[in-house]
Amino acid sequence: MGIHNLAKLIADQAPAAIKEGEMANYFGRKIAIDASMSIYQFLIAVRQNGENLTNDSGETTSHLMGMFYRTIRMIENGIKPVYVFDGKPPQLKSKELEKRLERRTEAEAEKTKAADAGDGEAFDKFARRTVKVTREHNDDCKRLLTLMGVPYVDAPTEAEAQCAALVKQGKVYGVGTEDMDALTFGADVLVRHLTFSETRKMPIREYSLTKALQGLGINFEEFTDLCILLGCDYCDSIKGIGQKRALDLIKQHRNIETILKNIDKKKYAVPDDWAYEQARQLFKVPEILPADATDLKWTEPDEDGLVSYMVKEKGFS
DNA sequence: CGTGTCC
DNA sequence: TCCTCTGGCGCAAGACACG
DNA sequence: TGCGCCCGAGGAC
Repeated sequence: MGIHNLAKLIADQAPAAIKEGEMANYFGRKIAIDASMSIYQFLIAVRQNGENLTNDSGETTSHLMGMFYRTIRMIENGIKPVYVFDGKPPQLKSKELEKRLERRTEAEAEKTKAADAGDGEAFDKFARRTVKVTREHNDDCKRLLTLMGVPYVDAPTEAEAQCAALVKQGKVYGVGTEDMDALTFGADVLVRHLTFSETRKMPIREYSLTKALQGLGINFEEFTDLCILLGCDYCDSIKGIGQKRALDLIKQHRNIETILKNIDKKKYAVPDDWAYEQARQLFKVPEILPADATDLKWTEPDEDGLVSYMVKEKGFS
């Protein structure tokens, strides 16, 4: 996920792009959030004895618990969240997704083994690795959000791309995410640690794309190529080229084509059939909804409906 | 601040 | 020698209330 | 799984 070491590179090379603050600074602000990513985190973190929380019927409730409290906290602080759900992943990501499926299958086997051996600790560890966000999880959360009066958007493909689009379209102030590729998709404002600032001792960090570009001394096209060199989900990167060399090369040659013409390919092996051009296209013109296709409205919660859903259906108290 | 509980 | 990347390891990934 | 941290192996200078 994300762009390898991009946060570190910005912190080192363009520190002025990062602003630290607290939740109160976001009062009245609209923030786009990757719903599927949040749900994934909740499913991994909200556990008891190695298993997700469930209601009496055995349905998982960890994701509802997490999303409910987190959303309430944001609203209490005057933040207007809009959740963005993942659509179909782009073709270019299929290799990465295959890898993830393989790892899950492997973890599934290890989990069974640990259960048979009565090793609770190992069971817990591998159970977390088998987590997959399902259609049902998403639908549950959409229902919850509707009842809470919080809008959501179904992205055509990548949620982060759609979040960035909402920023570019002026519909929200920024993207609330840990995933730095929101910047690569062109979101001017990215907010990290938005929700866990008060519980943990981690300040909210706001990244400005404009200031990052200024600090790094490159333009947005060059930034896209830089991100590909650093390592993204869509293609391999060149072994031996990390944050420093990547930035130096971009500053010197301005794009990947020129870099390829100038580097010693014996020292830096370029991946076979390197799909950097397609990756670049995905970042540059991702599939997103046009501005008039999303209507973001925050309304009063349906309290009776919430009680009925959460308490009666899902077993909350 | 660590620990247990939520479902 | 210095710099930079790599690869190893350990850890925690939510939110809250309570003592 | 990803991240921060530390260390060693190379090239870079």
